[in-house]
Amino acid sequence: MSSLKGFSIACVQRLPNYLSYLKIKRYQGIENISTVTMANDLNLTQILVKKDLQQVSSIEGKPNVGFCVKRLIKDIESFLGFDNTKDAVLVGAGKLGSVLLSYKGFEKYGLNIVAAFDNNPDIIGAESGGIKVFDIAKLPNLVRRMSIHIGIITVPKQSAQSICDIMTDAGIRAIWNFAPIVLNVPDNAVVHNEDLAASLAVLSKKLKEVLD
Amino acid sequence: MSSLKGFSIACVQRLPNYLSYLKIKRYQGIENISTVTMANDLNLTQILVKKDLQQVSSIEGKPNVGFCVKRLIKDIESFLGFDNTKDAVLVGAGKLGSVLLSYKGFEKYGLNIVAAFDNNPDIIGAESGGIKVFDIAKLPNLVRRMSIHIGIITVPKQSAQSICDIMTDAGIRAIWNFAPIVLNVPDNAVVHNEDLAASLAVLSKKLKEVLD
DNA sequence: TAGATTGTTAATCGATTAACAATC
DNA sequence: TAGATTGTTAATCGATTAACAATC
Repeated sequence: MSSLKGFSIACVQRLPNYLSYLKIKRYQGIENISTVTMANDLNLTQILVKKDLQQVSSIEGKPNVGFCVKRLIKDIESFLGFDNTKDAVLVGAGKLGSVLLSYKGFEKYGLNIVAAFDNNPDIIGAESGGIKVFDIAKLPNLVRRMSIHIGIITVPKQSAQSICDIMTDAGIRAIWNFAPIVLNVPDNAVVHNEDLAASLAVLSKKLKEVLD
Repeated sequence: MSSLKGFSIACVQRLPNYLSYLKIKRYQGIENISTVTMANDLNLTQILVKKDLQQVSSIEGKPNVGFCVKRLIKDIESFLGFDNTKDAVLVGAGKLGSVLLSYKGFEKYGLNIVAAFDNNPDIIGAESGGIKVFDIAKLPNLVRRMSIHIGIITVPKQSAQSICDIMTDAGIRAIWNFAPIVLNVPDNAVVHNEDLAASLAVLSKKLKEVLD
């Protein structure tokens, strides 16, 4: 839970919400928007939105007018790095892996999955979501040759750490982990967990609260 | 981001990690465990683990010994409500929905998906992961009859809010939302978002940082 | 007894909220 | 000009870390 060079993780997590909201507004032809309006529509407090936008906006908002929608979109995209495409590989082309492979929305976030890997001979050689599945043994070579920095892990938890090791050895620096296990990586790499169990815990606790 | 009746959300999110870790230890025949060992294995600080366990443990840890593994497991499960099974329905039996329907791990977290719904005639009547898919029109009746409190939304974002309304009208109090949109619910209901875009934003930002 | 590990209280750090002056 | 909305500074709140006495 460390901070991100002066930027709060909480803020970074809200930015994609702002982004998709602002894109709708842009589509509707709205040129300027106030933090008050945004906060109302997104169920957030106005002060929080104001603070967040202040952090990422390259120009100041105008009193009595708000922020320029188009400009905000560009600023958020560049702040998050969504404007420059990053190649990624995925390991584990099973059910969950296939969903991610066929999800076309990642390019919006600058993520481009170039290849998938598996160790199951039945899957190797096939295509999933238009992306070819290779033998896991071929990962290091491809990752090095294309200098890929991002790896997505959708394998069972038993093999997650060994896949993680293969990835970091091959030069991958950021891992998006869907396996329910704590991964150890070298200091020059980062892990981000997609943790359904943690989510369910929060949901379960919230439900308990609201049922009282 | 409000707190959960005195318990921090951050702590609640860590608890499932502790839980799966402790289950492995139990399987290995380990009876007691110290917060120091746990912290090392889980890449957390010892003080944080100590504080977390203090909040949920029904009995005190023993100096020089640590906590009783079996007892901790029970305490965490009951704290999170994982020990009493809760029925749920899922709407949107497409790709992502099917993954969730065939995932057998939810029962560990006390979640039991009893039925799925969709509006696509091609899917209605079929089974996915052993769970039958019904016409969405049948949701209110079934939810009321079985007093189901949890709804999972895996539909495209365009229809997410209307599905959400149908759910809350039928008496659902907690929604696990996989659609990338902010849902509005009545005061007596809660939403928890599974937000891939937010995750990707954090990953992207972390990667930027580590590449510098 | 000595060492490890706990529980408790205080300090720090980060994120959110509040207050208010500045300005279009 | 008056009102809306911004930017800035201070206050609060929550989560994490530090320090230390208690105890098995």
